[in-house]
Amino acid sequence: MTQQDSQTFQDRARSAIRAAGMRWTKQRETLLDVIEHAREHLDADGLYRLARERDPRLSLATVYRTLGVLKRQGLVDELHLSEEHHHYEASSDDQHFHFVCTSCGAVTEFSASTVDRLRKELQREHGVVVQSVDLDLAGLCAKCAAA
Amino acid sequence: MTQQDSQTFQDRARSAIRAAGMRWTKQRETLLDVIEHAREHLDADGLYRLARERDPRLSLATVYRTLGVLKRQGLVDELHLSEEHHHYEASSDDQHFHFVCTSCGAVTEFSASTVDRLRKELQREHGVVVQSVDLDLAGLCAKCAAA
DNA sequence: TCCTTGTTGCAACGCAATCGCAACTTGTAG
DNA sequence: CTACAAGTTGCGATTGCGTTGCAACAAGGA
Repeated sequence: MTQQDSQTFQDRARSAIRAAGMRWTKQRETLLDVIEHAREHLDADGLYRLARERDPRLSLATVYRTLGVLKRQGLVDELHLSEEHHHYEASSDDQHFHFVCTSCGAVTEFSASTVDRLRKELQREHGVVVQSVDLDLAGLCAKCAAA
Repeated sequence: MTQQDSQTFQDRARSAIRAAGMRWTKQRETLLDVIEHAREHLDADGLYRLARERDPRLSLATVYRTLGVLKRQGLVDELHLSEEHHHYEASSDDQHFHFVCTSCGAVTEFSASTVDRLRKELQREHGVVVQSVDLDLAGLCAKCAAA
């Protein structure tokens, strides 16, 4: 399952990158793999450190440049979980948004039917064309709220 | 009307600041006034430049320090209209969110009944306590979409 | 294998925001 | 009205995320 998704994600990325006349490099492969298998939403530095475990010469500049490419290709989404810096995740088909617990820091994902409703509402009632929605929540997660 | 609101806003700010054991200074008064009467959402530098027209010695550090205080007191809201830096507005009672046109840069405000619904939904169905909602939209405004 | 051209690593840089500290104000107590 | 303790300011230096110029390098088509 993971193996299968992995194949698919790497393929998707490779195709998109090659289709844009860019090259499929060792570094990009490494970074893609780290992003995909990360079990939390990494920031650039976390990604950098994990990638360096496999390729110690890989530079932080390359991390940022690669993230830029992947963002533009729609392969990763940039999250605003903290004020200080960005986090990233492999983009998926189902829209969702993030909830950060102010007490324990846990990140919960919620599906975004509400956001879709909002988008259509604005489009219909105000004539605007919504291109991107950025919804970030913070508060107490269920566990911390109960304690 | 503007005069009356002005009085109220300044009063509110002064009280809040004094209540926290802080001092009501010339600089804070200037900045509050600029924020209140700004007709667009200023960034720190814009605020700095406008404030300097009245008090040329006022420093950028003071702008940031004051914004920090006002944020903590809930007197101004920090907006994420651009990736590069923050914008600020005097906080108001009615919740609303911002829509930035990617073509002309115009900022439109929409009221946020949807957001309130979402908040309650999450609270009820997932047991989380929502403390802050940050909803930012981008796309084509009605004018640009029609063109 | 060669060659063109995109990519990388490195170090320097850009820029929003923050901080340390001495000089200065505020506001209250006397 | 005055003195004084404590909060605030301006300034310059600094932090930290992210970007960029450039020479060396590597991908991949011919």
